[in-house]
Amino acid sequence: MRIGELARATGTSVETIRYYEREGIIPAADRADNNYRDYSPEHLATLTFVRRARGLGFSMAQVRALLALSADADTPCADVDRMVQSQIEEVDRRIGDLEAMRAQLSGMLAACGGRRIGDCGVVESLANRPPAN
Amino acid sequence: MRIGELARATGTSVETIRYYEREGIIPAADRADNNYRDYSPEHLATLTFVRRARGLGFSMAQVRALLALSADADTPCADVDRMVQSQIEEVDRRIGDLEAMRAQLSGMLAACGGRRIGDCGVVESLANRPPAN
DNA sequence: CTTGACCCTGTAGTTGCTACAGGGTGCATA
DNA sequence: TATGCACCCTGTAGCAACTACAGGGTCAAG
Repeated sequence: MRIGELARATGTSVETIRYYEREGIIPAADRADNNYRDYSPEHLATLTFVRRARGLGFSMAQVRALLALSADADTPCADVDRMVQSQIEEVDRRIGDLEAMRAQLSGMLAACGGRRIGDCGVVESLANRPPAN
Repeated sequence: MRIGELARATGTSVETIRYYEREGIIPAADRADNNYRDYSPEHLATLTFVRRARGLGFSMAQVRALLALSADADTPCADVDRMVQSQIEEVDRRIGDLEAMRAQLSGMLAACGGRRIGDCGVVESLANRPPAN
């Protein structure tokens, strides 16, 4: 299949696919006579894997590691589980950060009591309040 | 005050402060005879504002807008409230995305049933499962 | 024979910093 | 007096993970 088809099949842009190839995260495609890239079902599977892992928040480096682990059926599950577990922790951390931000932002709206910012706490809450902890 | 003091006072790195000045998000400091930057309390207030807004997830462009609004005491509160409200929505969107990721990741761990990935669903769940919706 | 949808390479831009390299300043101590 | 040290300066390059061209080739349909 050609790069455009692969792009549509995986919800990836053509330029991102070429970028992944340059980065070596997916293997280089074969080339047809006209120099167009020609992808196999294995490429499709690899790219699907990459996109899903990226969508779960794994970095490119982590995706590389996951691909390496997944290449060998004898890889102990624990190796992958550890990466998944620490990604869950990272996600939880980010959720916590965002919830703290959300609370601060809601507090700003609550501080708004006037018609003009000169009469109202909304801007002061940014300028003067101690860092949220 | 000198740049290092300002940095400590605001929890910002010296290079970030210089970066903000280059970007025009904080006004350029006066210079002492030795060409060292010399900051006023107004600089401190502005930088505090900037850091807090950045910490709430506002982009540099949004921080610029907030600074412009906050410069005039007659700015209607509603103008700022709108930005805060849409930032809350953005944060909620991100929290939702992260929670979906978290659920997928937990599902991967649950799919793990073997000792080697060849016997266990943890990797297949990345390669074959349809996109999470 | 031209239009249009594809494909190619290569390079530069994005966001918000961070990290040098290579140099100057100014005070305290040996 | 020398020298160390913490601090400051400018300028440029790097990071992640793409995204967006510019400038060109390919190929089937009308």
